[in-house]
Amino acid sequence: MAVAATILHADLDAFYASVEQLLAPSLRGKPIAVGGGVVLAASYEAKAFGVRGGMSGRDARRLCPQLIFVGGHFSDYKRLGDAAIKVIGDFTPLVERISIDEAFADVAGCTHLFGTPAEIAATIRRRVRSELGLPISVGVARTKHLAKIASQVAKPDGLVVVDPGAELGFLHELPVELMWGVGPVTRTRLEAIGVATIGQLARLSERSLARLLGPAAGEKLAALAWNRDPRQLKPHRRARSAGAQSALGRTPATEQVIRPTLLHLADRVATRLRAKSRPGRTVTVRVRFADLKSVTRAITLDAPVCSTMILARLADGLVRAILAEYPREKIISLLAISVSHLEEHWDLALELPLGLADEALRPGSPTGMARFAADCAIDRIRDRFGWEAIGYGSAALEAPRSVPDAFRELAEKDL
DNA sequence: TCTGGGGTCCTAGGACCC
DNA sequence: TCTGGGGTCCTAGGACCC
Repeated sequence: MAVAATILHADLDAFYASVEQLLAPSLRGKPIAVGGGVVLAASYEAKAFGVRGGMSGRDARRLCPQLIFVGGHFSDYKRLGDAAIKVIGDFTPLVERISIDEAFADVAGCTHLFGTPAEIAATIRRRVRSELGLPISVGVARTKHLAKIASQVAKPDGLVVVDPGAELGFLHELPVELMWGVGPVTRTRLEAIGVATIGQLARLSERSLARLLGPAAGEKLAALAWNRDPRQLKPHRRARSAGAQSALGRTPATEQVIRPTLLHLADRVATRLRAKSRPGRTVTVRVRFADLKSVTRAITLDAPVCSTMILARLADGLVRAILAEYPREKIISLLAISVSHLEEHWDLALELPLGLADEALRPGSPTGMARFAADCAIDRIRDRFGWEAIGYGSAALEAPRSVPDAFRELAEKDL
């Protein structure tokens, strides 16, 4: 018996830009970009000129002189994104949210209540449009991969259902870059051997695919090209890491730059870890030099950390090691901290041997207990009075960030 | 052509243990 | 002592996704 197509992939169209056009009707039908120095999102009218998310504001304006830049109503993005996902949740609890504006759902268990998957998808689109005022595209298929591709094909503001009997016919006509896992590098490699469509990729032998892309990637793409997608829908997946980074333009690799930046990054990361009681054992830093080449260093500890000061100091040590290895690099363009190997749930108040690792780092420093108390006090003050109410010394003096913190938060995964 | 930030997964090599 | 195999963990880098 053929399995029915019950996987939905729903994706809000040009999300941030659509919200801006919703909030300000005068912007509707016009090319707009959210952001300033960097384009965070572009409306479809702007995309028609070649404007893309991530582009510099200057490049975007060159492509589209009449482009309108808008500030960004970040709390509205959050509110409306949550509301759209909630509409999907009205049909099934089996929802896997991928980002602020995108989710998978499996409606196999609720068709007797709400109709066929195609009808459910149409209802979701109608409700998001009427209740929230936003366009959303939906793909329906038997697998996540195909549902995702279907929603991309459906854009803007459309619905595409792929019936089980029509899968390969649909899939094989499409360009390879629509496949999950085919980015610029893989696309270029495939292009070099004359492969442009998923059908052409499917007809390659596994051997030549493996030679081209490596055994694992080759096997994976071959499976997807024949619509064998092993990925299950996972409603509640927990984050595996948490991090923060800061682009610095071109800046000298000096103490005065590095210390406050790392402290700020450690503060952001550690605060999130503490809020969810998920300290982590592995600390990774990344330094990007002026030529955009980047280097990472990691250390895995016996005990997990989530203290701001401990994290900052560990990161500082790793960054120093990198700079010592590359003495000729005087200019850096980015610093990043990430913590992984996160604990599932850690009783911070009970597990204070965290302080032992601390002592080992710098004998004579305040104890882990004192650190813990200080972090908790700061967390509580911020809960009441806001993030800016208090901070760690020079971190507050850091140069203005290129991207607002509110925007960063939208990209954070729930820990 | 080189823009920013938060993530996931994979790979290869080495250390270490049995 | 040498050789081999299997497994786990860690590090560094890379591709990719939103």
